Amino acid sequence: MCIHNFTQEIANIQFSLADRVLEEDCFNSLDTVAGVDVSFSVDNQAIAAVVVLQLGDLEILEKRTLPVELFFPYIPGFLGVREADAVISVLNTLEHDFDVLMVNGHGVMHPRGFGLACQVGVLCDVPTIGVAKRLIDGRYIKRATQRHHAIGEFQLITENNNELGAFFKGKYVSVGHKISLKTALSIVKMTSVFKTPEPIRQTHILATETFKQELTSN
DNA sequence: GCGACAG
DNA sequence: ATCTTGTCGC
Repeated sequence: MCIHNFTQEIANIQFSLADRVLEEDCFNSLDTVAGVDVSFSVDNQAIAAVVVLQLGDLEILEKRTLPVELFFPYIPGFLGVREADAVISVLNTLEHDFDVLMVNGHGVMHPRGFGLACQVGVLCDVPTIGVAKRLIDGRYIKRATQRHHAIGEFQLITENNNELGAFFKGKYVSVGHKISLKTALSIVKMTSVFKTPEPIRQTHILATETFKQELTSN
C-alpha cells in the first residue's frame, strides 16, 4: 500500500464530495466575513488562526488562534486533507458567528473540483470562498482553460462553458461552497484594501505573529 | 527520464 | 508554507 494508491483513494473521495458543493448564494444576511489561515515552519506543528470582520468597515470583531498538528504531508491537490481539520478546529473556538468564510486555497478551481475551501465549506455546511495566489497545476488548468476579459478588473477563468473562477489583483478566486461566483467576487473586491483581501491578510499576520510568540515562550 | 504543481 | 537585508518611497 504505497502513497500513490493512498492519494488515488482520496482523489476518488474528492470527486464524490465535489457533488455536494453548491454554487449558489445560501444565506440571508451578509454582514460578517471570517478568514482562516494555518502557518508553520518545521515539522508539522502549526498555528491555525481565524479573524471575523464586519463587511462594511472591515472592523475586526474577533480573533482566535489555536496550536495544531498536521498529520498529512503537503501534496498539491490535497491541501484539504492536510489543513481542513486544523481550520475547522479553530473555527469551533469562535464566539461570533459569521456569514461567509474566506479560505487560503482554491475552491472549485481544482483538478477534482474540491479544494480546501470546498472541503471546509461542505464539512461545516457554511458558505466559503477560495482565494489562492497560484494555480495548482499550471499544465493541468492551462490546457483546459481560457481567460476572458470580463467586467472591470476581473478575468473570468472558464473550462469549456462553465466558470471555474476568476483572476483578480494577482489572486485566483473560486467558489468554495454555498455562494455564487458573482457574490464571491464582490466580497473579495470589497475587502481588498491591498492585493490580499483583508480577512486573509489579517489572519495570516495573526497566525504568523502567534507562531513566533509560541516559539519564543518555549 | 523529464516535468515543477494551492499551502 | 518558510528561510531573510536592505532599500525605495509615501
